[in-house]
Parts: sequence; structure tokens; C-alpha cells
Amino acid sequence: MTRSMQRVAEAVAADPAGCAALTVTGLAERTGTSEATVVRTARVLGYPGYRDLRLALAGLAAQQQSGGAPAVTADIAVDDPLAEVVAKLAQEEQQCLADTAAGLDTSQLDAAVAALATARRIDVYGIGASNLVGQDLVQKLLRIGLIAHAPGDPHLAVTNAVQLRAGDVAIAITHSGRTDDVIEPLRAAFDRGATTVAITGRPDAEVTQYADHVLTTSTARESELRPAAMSSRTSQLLVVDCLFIGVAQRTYESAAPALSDSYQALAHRHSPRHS
Amino acid sequence: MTRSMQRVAEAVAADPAGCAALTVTGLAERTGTSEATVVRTARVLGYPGYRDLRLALAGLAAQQQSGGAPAVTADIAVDDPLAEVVAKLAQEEQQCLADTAAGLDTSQLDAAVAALATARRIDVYGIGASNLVGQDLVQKLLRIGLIAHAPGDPHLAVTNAVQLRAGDVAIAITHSGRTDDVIEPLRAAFDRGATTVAITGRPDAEVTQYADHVLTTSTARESELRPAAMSSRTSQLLVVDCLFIGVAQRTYESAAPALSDSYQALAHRHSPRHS
DNA sequence: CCAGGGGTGAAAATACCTTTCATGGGTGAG
DNA sequence: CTCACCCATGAAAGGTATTTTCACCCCTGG
Repeated sequence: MTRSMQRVAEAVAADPAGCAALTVTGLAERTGTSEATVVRTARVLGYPGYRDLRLALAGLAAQQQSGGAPAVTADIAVDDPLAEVVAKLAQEEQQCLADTAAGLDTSQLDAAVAALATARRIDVYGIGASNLVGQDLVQKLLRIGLIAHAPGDPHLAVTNAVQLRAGDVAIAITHSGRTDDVIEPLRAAFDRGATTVAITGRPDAEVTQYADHVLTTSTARESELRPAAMSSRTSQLLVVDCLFIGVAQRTYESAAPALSDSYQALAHRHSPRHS
Repeated sequence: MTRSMQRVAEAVAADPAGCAALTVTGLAERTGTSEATVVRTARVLGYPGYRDLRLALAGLAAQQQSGGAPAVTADIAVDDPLAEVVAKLAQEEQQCLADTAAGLDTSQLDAAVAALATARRIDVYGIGASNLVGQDLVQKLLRIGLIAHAPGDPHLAVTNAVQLRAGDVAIAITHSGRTDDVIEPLRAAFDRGATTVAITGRPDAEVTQYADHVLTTSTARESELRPAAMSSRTSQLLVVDCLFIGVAQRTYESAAPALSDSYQALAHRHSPRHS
């Protein structure tokens, strides 16, 4: 991507609707470049030519006009009425899911799933909100007959980790990628030959040094009232769900009966239907 | 509108997306007419020319693809490739969020928020995956200086519940609305005069008998590989987030400094930035 | 300071869209 | 029944948007 191509790309990103109304020549003028550059940019962006980029742009414009605020949702303010809070939150989380899905490396995911499906034992490390995500994963894995733990205590995590060896899997969940309490156990597992997976919003952070496979969660901007934990949690849960379903697919023969068994086991914990 | 113009108009109406991909010549051929007729049709439809009709068509196509396909996402199959699993999952969870936001009763939410903001003590009851949601809420409420607990053990929950009285709040989270282990503590709290809230997918289920305020989560269809727990969890988390933000708004004076305090407290638990 | 490579835009070439115009079929009056 | 007129229609010309080509020049590294 060269400098002038970036200018074009920026202009397009900044105002898709406006650019959709422009011809090559118009867009070239607006960005202070030439028609050739505009066409080249369209190519780089994955379209056969400007014509198609323009069509895509028109689509995008229509979409976000109908969805309205979606992509550009304003931050949640202190004096927003609750109805607006609900709408904005739902909107932001939806965006977060879309971003995560788009940014997830399927080959990494595939590798992680393969390791999980045949693991002797699975450890999931996470602190705070990330620990809840880990527990969610563990609950699901247990239901399909795998052996998994999500120690909430950092000391327990490390003592667990040193029991792992080749054939086991350790998963670290940390948004920042710099949570020592999570990195330490992952490193211990890594050093002992276990397959390690990192679920983080920062694929370049320290935690990935000890991870065989890195799954990237989306890093949505946070606002004062909406701590980062919210969007990172949403993102992490999606990744975790993907892992689970991937494993369930791979081990379908054993997973399916295990799942229905666990349903039945829970049945009598519910009161009979009233109405 | 002449006969051959009608043919063109019909073709466009029948398959906007397909026609958007066609040039004048292509559309003329497909409809067995001439380019001139296509252009004339575009004029009649209110566009300056075919080019503009085509752009509008692209927009329309994108719009109904985004609004349309979502609702009819196919179930995740055992042999879906991972990339497709990711896409479908993200899609379904997005849909789930949208449904929940649309179905949430703001007045009930507002009442629940009001109760929480002034509560002496808050208890959140949930079992299994719902307990994790409860813990998520508790973690957040603690961060803004409220006193909250999410006992994971049903016995603990009941013994906690009998301590509550007027001015306290109890929240029950159960998708089915029929989980005895959750209903029991809520009932105990209800009987002792605490304000009770139910977060459930079944607003007519037993749990709501003991709830002053009912928050409804969406009940997405589940598939074999995708247990109900997934979508109910997504839905519950959105409701819980809304509660939290609502409370944070109401108690902004005290919530804001409490939030920043908790950030600072965590800062030294992270390793310094490397790169 | 020079040589090489690549980014860049002017201009030619092409594809697409628009307009014009001749044709033919249909319709109503004679 | 026939004729004349009108208008729908498509072929082809004309014009505009897009694509390609190519030479220039800037920037980088030696």
C-alpha cells in the first residue's frame, strides 16, 4: 500500500457513501491523485476494478444508513436514557462479534481444536472476567467428556500447570496479554511440552511467546462507563464457543451421547412445567 | 410502461442482487430486450440512467442480504468447516443480541436499576452457566462500590437469601425459569421483603411468581451442536451489562472514582510493555 | 553523486452507458 | 378491409467512465 493509495483508501473509509457517488475522476481529484491510482487502490482492496468497488461502496452506504448509527455508535453517556443504553450496548457487542469473527485466524483455530480434541487434560488460565470465560469453556468441555480445569487462583494455576506434559493443552485467556498471573502458568505448561494456546486481544504481547497457537480477540474501544472487560468478554466467549464447537465436531461420536446424557442428568433439577 | 420495459422491471425486482452485477448489455440480453430499453426503464423508475439504478440496486441487495440472510442462518452442521462455524456462530449471537435488546422491557429494567442503585446488599442466584453470568455482574458491581455476592452453591444461596430484607435486592438468573435451586433462594428473599428480579427466557415460568421485576432474555432456537446455554448466556450477559451501566449512571458520583481506583489497583499486576 | 527500482500520473485504449434514428408492428379511422 | 399514423423497439453511433500503458521522477541505497 503506497502513500497515495492510502490517501484514497482513507477517503473511501471516511465517507463510503460520498465516494460511491463519485466517478474515478472525481475520487482522484478529491484525493489529489490520479485515476490510475484509484483503480490500483480498488485492486488492492480486492475488487476487480473501480466499478466494483463503487458498487460495494453503494451497498455499504445503504447498509449503514438503514442500520443507521451502527458503525458509528456514539459512546454511552451518563445521561442516556436506559432504552438508548440498551440499544447502544447491543449494537456495540454485535459489532464486537463481527470484528472478532472477521479477525479470527481459522488455521490457528483449527490447530487449537485439533490439540484439544486429543488432549489428555486441559487447563484454562484466566483472571477476573477472563476466568469466567475460562470456566464457561471448561463447563462445556466437561459436558462432552473431556477433562478440563480453570483454576481461579494463580497459585493453583501454576501448580496445575507443572503437572502438564506433551499431549496436554493449556489455554491462557488475557485481553491485555500482559497479565503475569496468567502468563506464568502458561509458560510453565509450555516449558513442560504441553500444547499452549493464547486467547488475547494483543497478538504481539508477551503471552504469545509461550503460545503455540494464538487466537486474536477484537479490541473494541472502551468508554468510561463501558469498561474494556465487556467487549473483550464478548469477544473471548465467541472464540471459546468456536473452540468448543470445533472440538464437538471432531469428537462427534463421543460428544453427542455425552451431551444428551448431561441434559438428562439435569432434567430432574427443574420443576415440572406448570402452564 | 411498455411491455418490454415491464420485463426489465420484473427482472430487476425479482433479483436485485443479480441484476446489480450485470451491465446494461447483460441485463438487456437476460430480458431479451435492448440496451436502450433498459436505460429507458431506469429513467421511468426515477433514476438519471442505468448507472445510478445499478448503484441503487447494489445498495438494496446489500441491505436485504444483511437484514435478510441473518434470520435464516442454517444450523451448524457436524461437517461444517471451521470458517463457516465461526461465521454462523457470530451471526447467531448477533441475532440473539438484537432480539434481546428488542424484547427488553425498559420500564422493568429501570425499576431493577433503581432498586440496585440503592440496595444495601445484592445477591445473584444462578447455577451452571447462569452462575458465571451472575459472577460477571457481581464483579462489576463490586467495582463500583456495591456489595454483591453470587453464591455458586445452592445451599449457600438459600442461607444467604434468608439474610435479606427490605432494601436488599435478589436477582435470579435462569433460562428455563424452572431451576429449583435458583427459585428457592429467590423465594426466600421475596418472602423476607427484598426486591427481587428475575432474568429468564420464560416470562411466564415459575420463577416470575417471586419476582418484582422480570427481565426477559431471548429464546433462540438451539441446535444439537449449539446448546441453548450459548445463546441464553449471550442474552443474559447483555441484560446484566445493561443493569450494570444503568446502575453506574445512577450512582455516577461514586461509581466513577471507584472504577478508576480498581483500574489502578490492577495496573501493577501487568508486566511492563515490551516492544 | 549515481544507478536502480518503484510509485505516480498523463494519455491512450477500452468498456460501458447514453443517445439517436430507422424500422416495424399495432391501432384507429376512413 | 385498407391506410396512415404513432409509438415501442433495437441497431448503431456517440459520449463518458473506466482501465491500461508507459514514461517520468522521486526516493533509496550504494
